[in-house]
Amino acid sequence: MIAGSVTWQSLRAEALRRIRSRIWPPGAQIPHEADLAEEFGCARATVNRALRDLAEAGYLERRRKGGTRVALTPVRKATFEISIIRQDIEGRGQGYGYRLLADRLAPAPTEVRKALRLMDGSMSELRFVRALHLADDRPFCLESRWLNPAVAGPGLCFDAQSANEWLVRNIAFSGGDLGFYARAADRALAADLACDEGAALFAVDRTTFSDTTPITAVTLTYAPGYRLVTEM
Amino acid sequence: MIAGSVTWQSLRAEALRRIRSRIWPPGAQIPHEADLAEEFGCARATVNRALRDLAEAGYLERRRKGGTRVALTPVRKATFEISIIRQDIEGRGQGYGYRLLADRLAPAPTEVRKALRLMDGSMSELRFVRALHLADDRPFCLESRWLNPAVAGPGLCFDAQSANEWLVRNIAFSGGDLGFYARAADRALAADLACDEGAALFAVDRTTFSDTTPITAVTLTYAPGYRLVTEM
DNA sequence: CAGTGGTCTAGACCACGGT
DNA sequence: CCGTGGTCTAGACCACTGT
Repeated sequence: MIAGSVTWQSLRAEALRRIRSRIWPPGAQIPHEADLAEEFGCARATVNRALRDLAEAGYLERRRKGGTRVALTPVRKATFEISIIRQDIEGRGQGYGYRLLADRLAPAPTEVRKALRLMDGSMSELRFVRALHLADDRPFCLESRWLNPAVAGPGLCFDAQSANEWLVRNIAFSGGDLGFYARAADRALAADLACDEGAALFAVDRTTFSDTTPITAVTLTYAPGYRLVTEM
Repeated sequence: MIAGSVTWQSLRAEALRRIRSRIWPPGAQIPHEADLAEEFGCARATVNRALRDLAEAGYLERRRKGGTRVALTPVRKATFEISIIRQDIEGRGQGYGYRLLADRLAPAPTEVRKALRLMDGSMSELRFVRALHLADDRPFCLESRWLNPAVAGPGLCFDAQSANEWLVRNIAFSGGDLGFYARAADRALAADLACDEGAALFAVDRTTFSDTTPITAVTLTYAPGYRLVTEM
């Protein structure tokens, strides 16, 4: 039971306690919203708010008519933010630098075309941009990007502002895919990132769309020592 | 304006349209909830639901008394799920295998003690577990774990069931830290994961707590080729 | 068909935090 | 102080879905 006024947070906490202490064991149905509202002496909307929140967090599974059940395997979700690389560096208290290495139209590899869902013959060439982000004048991250030229036309110049930053600020994107992996530095990467050939590098592939319009496919490869951190 | 009945989703969509089309430009204040409720002919609670959702997604910043503003840099958030390794492998349609490599009490390195907030003298030794997860009989992921012995005592055996699985199923954890990075395979890792020495490996450090009780610190190192994927 | 969660309303009070 | 978002209520109707 809960003392004093019932807030949705306190109700959430109490429900979570019952889940953790197995008063409501995994897989079991829990009481209906109406019953809980009566038990706690609050409105059903308050119960709904608390249980909806727990469902979003992965603790509960809710279905109309089917009721609410405790998730069998409590799937923990971690979230992290996709920020502008400049902000990432400045947030570490380091000085930001930027250098454009390449910018040209070129036919994109099949993998990239597939990721951007351009497998029909349209848009034979994409804009390719390669740039280096520096932290305190040392290589931090290499940005290797394929852009839809209809989104970022030739009039747009990435000499001073990175494509990363321009896109985040100016293009509304609705979704995309992310992939994290490790890769070994080849000769070109080693030269750009000022590390040994063969060094283990952390990399991210990102594909973004605006509605169904392909925007960009980018690979960010970080200098050795980089860690992507977050909390649960 | 919105035709027909006003749902919080339709209101959210309309607000998002105004943000993307710069009717509400970045940094600008948008109308108060009460005004929007009047404009759309709905209750303030409905407006609140829509705007709260956009704020959680990073499009808006809301403050009591300060009103609601369009975020200057729309921060996109990506989420991914922390699942049981066995389920991860089986989800790929591969056969799961497991082999326990080591299980003993030992003094933990300072880094581990720091991550688990055990910097006072308590708990001089922790339980160390090292195990290999296999996919179709090939090394998939090496689990290297320090456990609070008060949580997983000596009576508990990880011969058949991995610590990873036991913990997820039996210990309620409330939070923790995550770190992703790339590392080069040293001799021991290369032997366990059947890869070349020096290969670039994807790794995750995870620290978990239950309330303020330290539970475990684990490093998962994946065999070459692994990608952690998610959507935005 | 009927039960359960999903949502909307109209109104109220409160907490926070600029002025 | 006082405006703004945060939340709660009591009631209503609706949408989905299992039986």
